[in-house]
Amino acid sequence: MKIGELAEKSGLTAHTLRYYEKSGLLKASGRSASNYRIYTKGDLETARFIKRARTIGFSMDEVGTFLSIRSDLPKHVCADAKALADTKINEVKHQIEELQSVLKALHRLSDACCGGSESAEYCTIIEALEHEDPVPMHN
Amino acid sequence: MKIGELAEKSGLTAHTLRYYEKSGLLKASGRSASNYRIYTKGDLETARFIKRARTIGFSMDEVGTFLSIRSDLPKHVCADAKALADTKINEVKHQIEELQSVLKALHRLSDACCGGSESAEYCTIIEALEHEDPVPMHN
DNA sequence: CTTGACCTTAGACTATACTCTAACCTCTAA
DNA sequence: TTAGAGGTTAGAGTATAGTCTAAGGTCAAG
Repeated sequence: MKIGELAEKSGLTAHTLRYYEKSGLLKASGRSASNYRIYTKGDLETARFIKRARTIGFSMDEVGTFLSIRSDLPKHVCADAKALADTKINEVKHQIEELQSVLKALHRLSDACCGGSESAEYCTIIEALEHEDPVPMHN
Repeated sequence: MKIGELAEKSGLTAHTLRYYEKSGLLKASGRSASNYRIYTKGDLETARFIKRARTIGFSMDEVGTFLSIRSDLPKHVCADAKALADTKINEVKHQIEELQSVLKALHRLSDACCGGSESAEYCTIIEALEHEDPVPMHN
């Protein structure tokens, strides 16, 4: 099939598929006489694999690692794949914690403010940003 | 004071301060005869204000809005500031929810995998990415 | 034979927030 | 006077993941 069909069947765009090729994630199995990319059913499965992994939150780099495991399963062990997932789990947990501390700081900001149509001259939000030490984001 | 001193006192770098000037967040109050940026105590307070707001999670754009409220408080009302905070709260809540759904998907992936030194030929993680529909991210 | 859909490439653009470089100027202390 | 610290600018680079454009080639149908 050509790129348009693969795009439709995978839910990616032709642009993105070309971009993935340039990035080394998914190369077309061949080229037609007129230099069109030709994809196989296996390529479609790979495209869907990539899409699922991206949707779950893996970066393109991480997807690349999955693909290299997938391309030669006997050479790899379960621990290889699980390590990727677990590393990601810790990253995501950390991100959630950061956002929760941001949320707490925002709530402290917002809850103290009347939010009314009073002049902002004594607005507690501005005041807080002026003087308070915010909860750090642990970057 | 010159940019180096402001950098030290605000915790931002001189690079960042120049970048903020270019972005319209914080302009030096004046220039010396030799064209050095000269900052006042008020500028230092503004720099700290910006840093606090950034740390809490506001984008540079949002910080800009806070600064414009701050620069003429009598013209604004508390609702203006609170709206910014509350919009941000909703955004952050949404991001947290997305990450939690990502985390769930990752856990489903990881928990099913033995993680051992068995060949990855029947690895459930690869299997899942091959066939399972992941939890969507609601982008 | 032409129209329109689809394909090709290299390369620019988007967004966010810096971060750094090159080449040059200024100020202070020994 | 000269070294070194610190200042100036425009502009490029970093990271992520696309997204789009221009200018052109290919193919099937009418």
